[in-house]
Amino acid sequence: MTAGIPNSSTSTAPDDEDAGRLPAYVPADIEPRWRAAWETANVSGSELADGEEGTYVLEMLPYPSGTLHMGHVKNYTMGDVITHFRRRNGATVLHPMGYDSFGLPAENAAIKTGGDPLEVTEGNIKGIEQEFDHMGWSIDWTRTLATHRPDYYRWTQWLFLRFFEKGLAYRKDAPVNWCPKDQTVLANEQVVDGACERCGTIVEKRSLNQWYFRITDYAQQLLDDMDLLEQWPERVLTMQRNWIGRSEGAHVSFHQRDLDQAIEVFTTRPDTLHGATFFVLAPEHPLVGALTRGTGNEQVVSDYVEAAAKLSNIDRSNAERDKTGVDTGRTITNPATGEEIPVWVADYVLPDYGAGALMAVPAHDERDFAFAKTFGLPITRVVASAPGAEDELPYTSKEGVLVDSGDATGQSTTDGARAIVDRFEDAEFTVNYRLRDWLLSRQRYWGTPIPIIHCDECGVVPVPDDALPVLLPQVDDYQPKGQSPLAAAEDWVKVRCPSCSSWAKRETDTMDTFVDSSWYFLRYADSQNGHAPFDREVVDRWLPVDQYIGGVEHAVLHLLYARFFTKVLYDLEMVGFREPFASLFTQGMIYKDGAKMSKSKGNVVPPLPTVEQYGADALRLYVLFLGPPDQDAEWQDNGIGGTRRFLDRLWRYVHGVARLEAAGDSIVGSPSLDELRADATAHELAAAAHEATKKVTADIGPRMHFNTAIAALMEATNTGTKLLGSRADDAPAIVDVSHRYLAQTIVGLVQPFAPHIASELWSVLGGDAVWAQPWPTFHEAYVQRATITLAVQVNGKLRGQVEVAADIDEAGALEAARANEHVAALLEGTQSVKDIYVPGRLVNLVVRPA
RNA sequence: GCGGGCGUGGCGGAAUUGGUAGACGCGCCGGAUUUAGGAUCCGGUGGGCACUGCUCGUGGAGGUUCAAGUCCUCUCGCCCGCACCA
Repeated sequence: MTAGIPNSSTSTAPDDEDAGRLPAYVPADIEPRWRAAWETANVSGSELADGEEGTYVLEMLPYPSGTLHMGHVKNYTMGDVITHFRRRNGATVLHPMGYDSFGLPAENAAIKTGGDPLEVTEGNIKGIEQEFDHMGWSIDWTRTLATHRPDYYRWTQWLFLRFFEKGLAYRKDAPVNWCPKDQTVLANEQVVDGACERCGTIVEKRSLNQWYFRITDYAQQLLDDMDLLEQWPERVLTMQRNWIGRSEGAHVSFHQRDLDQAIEVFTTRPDTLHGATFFVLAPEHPLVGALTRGTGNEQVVSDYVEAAAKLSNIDRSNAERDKTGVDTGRTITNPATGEEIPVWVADYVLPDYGAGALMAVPAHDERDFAFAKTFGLPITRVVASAPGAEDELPYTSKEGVLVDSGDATGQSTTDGARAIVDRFEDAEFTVNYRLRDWLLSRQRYWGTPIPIIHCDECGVVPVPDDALPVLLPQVDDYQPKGQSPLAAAEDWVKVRCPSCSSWAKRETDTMDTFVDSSWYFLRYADSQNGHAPFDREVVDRWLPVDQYIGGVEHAVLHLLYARFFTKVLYDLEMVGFREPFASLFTQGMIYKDGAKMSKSKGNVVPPLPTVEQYGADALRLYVLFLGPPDQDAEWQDNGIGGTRRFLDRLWRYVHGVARLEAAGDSIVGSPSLDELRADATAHELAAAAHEATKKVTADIGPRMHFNTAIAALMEATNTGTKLLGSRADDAPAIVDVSHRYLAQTIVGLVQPFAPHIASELWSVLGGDAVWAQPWPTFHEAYVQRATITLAVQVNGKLRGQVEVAADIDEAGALEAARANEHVAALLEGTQSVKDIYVPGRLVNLVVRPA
């Protein structure tokens, strides 16, 4: 025995020691013992040899609110299986874990209990560490991080300053999403169905001066580099593509006489310019006031603008709603026709898409059509499916020819668009994106302080690198009140300007927590670095992440932000790769009683009590056995009993095998094929071992179908148990050797899923350190039997089975099939049409009545 | 409306390439053990029937093929994402 590996006999209760009785499987006895052994053996260490490229397996880090739930258990167990599997196939694997520990839940919990967010967070982390400990996941804890600790957020601030220097972090006045409950602004990505992603409150619009990341600069790269993401689920790529919302079209400037000013619109249909019969501004458009002045419509328009501002996002974006709007009393010149067309203000025009204004072509756009009908505005057809066709309006198809469109008349819509854009100086083709810049500032306490100083003389001044971290100050009141609680820390706010040394004020907003989690995967690779967030050389050896696993709910949040950060860091030459996650797996959720597990529904199954009752190994197996890992699954209380019974059966089988004297008392090599061919039972056992190896290897590796891998292990255990039960007292030695071989193969294969029991049973079989054993290899020769069973079909229907020699030829197989009594009877009085022979599988005799 | 995905026993799900549909587990039924219950172990378990066998059967309707859960056409239902995006 090597140091640190406990003796398995300690699990044997005294009254089990008499001969003939097996020690009982008591997970609580063996599991802590083996976890201690792994720690001593440094199983989870991840040190690279000189010149070695590492393998990086990563799961999305938890938010430390309360305890872990079954979704985490599934997520981290999947990552753990892959970690062990790759490790045993020779890779050095980085498998780290940390805490995404800034954010609203801890802060709100602290406000509720009158506590301190820091204490609440650190307390939660302590509790979760307990849970991590009990699950036996192989995690390199020497690399752990928590985003709320200064040794981490110092570098979040440092990275912010690099973005600031590049003009990628900036401040602007803009309409923003405001959550009235959490009293803070939100990013577009954090508004779901018009409501705050965190608390579900309907968000309001406010015009505020806020900090943004210029993610829109990277819109096209974020789309283009999806080519590198072959190992990502199509669903996630589609969601990101929709979110970025690229559309090709043209900018066209319309001239307004009274203001003598051009107003720009974006259109995807420049070919329909001649059909623009009116013009619409968003209520928030900056020219609304100036344009209306002196028309007599001032009051009506300003009332409308005010009403629009009060509408919730949900009401505003409801397409079913009747169109509303008001006439400004002004006109604008259609550059194609030279006609003066009326300018309206309407809330179906969104302020933050395109130019916040549009040319309305009611004949060929449903929304413009509805608006024209409501307000009696003219409708002019400029596209027809064929020359002269009187299509029903609105005719919105892009297929067709232009009519009544000046020189472009008769051209296809595509050619016409080009001709029209070419003709007018004030029109040019352009690409527009739906993606907006990422609003990163928050008016809340529990977040990374933005390292900026506001000076009356110098303006916005970055905190110098050597003054980082800007520590989060202590405050007495965390209550959100529309401005950051940090503003109350007057001593902290008041600071000398780094540039001119006069008194200045610190920025009091904090960063969105998604900033923290946009680079954590880089820090793990170089977590102890004290002079930089990470070293490029080190990071390039581990990243991109080989396998990332997490929930699909982050498709347009974390996963988009992390891609953006990586691209910026690539451009800053801080990393040598453009995509952070080479392969992404999105796991399904675990439901119970048809609903998501939640405290309010009372259907939560907490991990720790389940471990106490069934053992960590049974729970690990069960969450993966539930179904394909990318699908949602229903937790069934009885189900985990099934995986526990499997472990009990495996335990009995391995202990039974360990007592077979003829099998020896240590790990054996593969029995020779010659020996196996002499004994059918021995051959069955060795074949079962190899079949399981083939299935489990393929299921963990390329397919990630852990449920069927576990099923294969159950099957192999059932085969072994059955053959051990029917073993004759005078069985030849090769049978016992084969039992030992099957037992050690199953234990070796089950190790990534159930590492505790595997460690124990491996030592019962006389081996050391199952976690360090090479992964079993599959050999086809072992599963090939002397005889095989062929299915016999007559006219495609199964009519019998025949046992034939494995190396039989087609003629022999057909003969054997016809010789089958039942088949022969069916063939009587028929004439052969065709014989089909699929080697190793079946014979199909196609006949017709004679 | 646009995009992505899914429909197989009482339930969760299997079936890498078209080749014996229902692996594995839950549940259920029977047996052993037990004073009993529970637990455990062993066996059975898609439906129907004139039950050594036949027949129906992968949401539905067609088609291709010797052979279809798998390929093609149409269709029904469910889930998820985006959506007044010009």
